Amino acid sequence: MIPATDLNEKQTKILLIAEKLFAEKGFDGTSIRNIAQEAQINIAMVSYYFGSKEKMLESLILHRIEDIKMQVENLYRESIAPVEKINRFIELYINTINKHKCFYQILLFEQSSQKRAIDFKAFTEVKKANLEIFKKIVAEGQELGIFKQNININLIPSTIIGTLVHFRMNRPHYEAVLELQSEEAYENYIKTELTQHIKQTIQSLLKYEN
Amino acid sequence: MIPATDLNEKQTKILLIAEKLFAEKGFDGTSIRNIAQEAQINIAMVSYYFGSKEKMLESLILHRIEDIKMQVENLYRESIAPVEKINRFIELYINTINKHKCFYQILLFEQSSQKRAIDFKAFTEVKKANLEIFKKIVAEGQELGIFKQNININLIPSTIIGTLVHFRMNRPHYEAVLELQSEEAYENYIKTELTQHIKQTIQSLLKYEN
Amino acid sequence: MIPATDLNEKQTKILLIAEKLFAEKGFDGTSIRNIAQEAQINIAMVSYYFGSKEKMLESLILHRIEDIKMQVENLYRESIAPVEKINRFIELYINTINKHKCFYQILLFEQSSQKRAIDFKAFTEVKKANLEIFKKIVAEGQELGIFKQNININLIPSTIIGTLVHFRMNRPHYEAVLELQSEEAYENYIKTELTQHIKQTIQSLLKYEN
Amino acid sequence: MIPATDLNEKQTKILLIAEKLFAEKGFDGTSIRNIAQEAQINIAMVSYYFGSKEKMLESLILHRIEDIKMQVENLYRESIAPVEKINRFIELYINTINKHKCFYQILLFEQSSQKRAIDFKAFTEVKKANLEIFKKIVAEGQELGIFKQNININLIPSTIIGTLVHFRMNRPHYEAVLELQSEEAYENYIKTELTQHIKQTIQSLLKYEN
DNA sequence: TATGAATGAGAGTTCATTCAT
DNA sequence: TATGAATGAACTCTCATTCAT
Repeated sequence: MIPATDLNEKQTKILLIAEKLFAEKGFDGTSIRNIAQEAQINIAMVSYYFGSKEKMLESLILHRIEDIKMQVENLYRESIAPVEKINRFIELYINTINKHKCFYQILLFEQSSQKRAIDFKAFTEVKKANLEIFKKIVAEGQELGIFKQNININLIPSTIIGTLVHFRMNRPHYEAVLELQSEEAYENYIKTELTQHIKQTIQSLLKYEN
Repeated sequence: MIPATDLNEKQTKILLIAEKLFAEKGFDGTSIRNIAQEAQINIAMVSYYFGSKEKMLESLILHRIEDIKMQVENLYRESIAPVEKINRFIELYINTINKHKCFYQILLFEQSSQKRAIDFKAFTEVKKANLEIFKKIVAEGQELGIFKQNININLIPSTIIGTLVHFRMNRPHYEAVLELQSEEAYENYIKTELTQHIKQTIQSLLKYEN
Repeated sequence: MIPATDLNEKQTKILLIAEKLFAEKGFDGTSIRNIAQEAQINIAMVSYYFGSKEKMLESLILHRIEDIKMQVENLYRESIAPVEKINRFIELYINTINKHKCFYQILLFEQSSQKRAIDFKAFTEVKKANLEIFKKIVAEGQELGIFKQNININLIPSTIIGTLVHFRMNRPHYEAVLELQSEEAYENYIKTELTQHIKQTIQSLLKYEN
Repeated sequence: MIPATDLNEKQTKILLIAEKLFAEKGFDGTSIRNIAQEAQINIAMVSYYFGSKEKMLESLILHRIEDIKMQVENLYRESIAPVEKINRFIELYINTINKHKCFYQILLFEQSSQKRAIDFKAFTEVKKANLEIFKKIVAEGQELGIFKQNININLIPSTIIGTLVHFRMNRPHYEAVLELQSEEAYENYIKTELTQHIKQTIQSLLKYEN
């Protein structure tokens, strides 16, 4: 069976469609026939390319993680002030999740599902690495006397991501409350107001007021 | 067909088991056979009692919302300081989600699923009502000059809930990072450290430093 | 799943049809659709009644063995001369195989197939028991000085059964050679000439000539 | 399409592997993929070389019959006593079947299968020819007054082959009963004891006792 | 009121074969 | 001559649901 990291054009197309459908209807709610129809391929292609439906999901996960890891690795190198670095970190999180919102939607469900035994080791490592980088940034700020000491740094990423994800998962609610009448308006709100809110929240938590 | 709001003992038992299984394996990942087996009832009972599998889910949602609404309505009446009220509000959110974690897990998925056309109106109203109450509390604090003005109040609940839910959805990650070796330790961490973190975060955002 | 030994009318009908088709086309060569069509039942019935196609085969084997065991057990009790007993034994073998020729055809293949892991323990025990009975009959004859000593008793059943089975497996050949132009003529030849040949062969091997 | 009788090295290799797998798992139980994998060839090769899976089986049968015919034809020429000739005949049968046990296993099933319309004319002719030769040998012995008259000569080959084949098809049973603990011991038993048993059986049937 | 029997539809997967290269 | 890609058909099995009792 073709390894997930070395995908041809058709395979990538299938994964993209599968990603969308899995995000919309869930893994169990999406049939291979759905995917084949939308991707205009033969039903047998999925098994042919990936071995099985479940292995296709694994391929998708591996495929996406490759992409995501790269982005994360470019993070810590820059030499700017801690306050700004935190903001950059938040932006990176938001941008990455925005870019792969379908994938993160799938992940969200599959991670807590007890149905399939999918290996999330690679993803867990990414999360750990990110947390380490974040901790270093905060520690830097604390040493400079800019950031407070009595804060639970471990939980800050969950506040950043959690806020964004919750906003995304409750789109109809927020569209109504915030009177966002198009997808564009909604996505734009995330990039401006929501991002600003998260930054403000985290900075308030971290910084001494002046 | 028996209406969903008037449930006998057996129906409630079925819903409880279904809730657990749906949370664990998703709606599509759980078969009526699974439920019937675990609940030790006949397979035909689900269709007989609720009409269909999908209607059973709707019954479950209605059933839970009844329960949840009541708790929320008791909130605003108390006459305590805004700062303390915010904390009570956070506690209420966390406790409610903790109490019905399976249900909220289902909701999380079904809300963003485009597979089933389930009516979340009742739930949307609860969310709106909660937001209104929350806004009033903050406004009260702002009038008293305790809370800042330039904050996006609409997004604060998403930070509260998002942080908790994200923590729950990434249990293996946090168990590893925080060295929580039992479910009890994990749940306890939520009730103490995580709650404290959320309170601190929201208070930092709202309050002027003194 | 319903245990194989307690079968209702419909299940028995399905097994009978399956037995015929498996004998004609082999287990792998027969589809559940074939069976369902011929038995005029829904395709899902096989899985519903027996759990799976393979378990249906197991049910069939158990079902038949019950029947066959009973016949064998009635054998040794009679008090007749050894020579006659041997003949009765041969007749019993031939009659049993004739009666269940389809089943023995399936068994023949499945026993030597390395594809499915079917438990033939029950059948192996029947074979062992039969061999023991046969050995006792021959020993009786040897003690009476009627039967020879230098014979390999273990192999005599294989000659009895082997001759019959080989005759059955090469029906077109023997039909041509022996000019048997109907199934009736063929079956009749087995009951007369072939039975006689086997009796004569075994008696020649066992008895001292007088 | 390449005719079956003129096979190149690769084709012969494929047939050999197919023969083994068909014997082990049956024709329908063996997929072209199985064969291709074991023979380390492309899946398309089978169709390319033989036209189809079924035609490959026909090629295999033709291929083997060529080989088997030759051995048989060398039989009758020798000028030895009828008693010895019968023994040589039995040995020839046993050796040929031993040598091509996989093939005979396939034949056994395919001959009585009503699934595929395979032409066994060539094989039927071999069987007829063999029977004729055998009849002549017996007739010779009868003329010399060595062999009995009231015997069904037509059925003797079925006793010879049937005994051997039955012994082979019930290998686990006989391994247990005869305490043969290795394949070598089993094969050796066939060459010595079983061969001796068959010879003794047939000679007892044919010869007047002296 | 409650249930075991039964069913049509659709699930994922594997099949032998074809075809462009 | 040989092959990897691709396909339609068929496979077994499970699904939610219905129905007679």
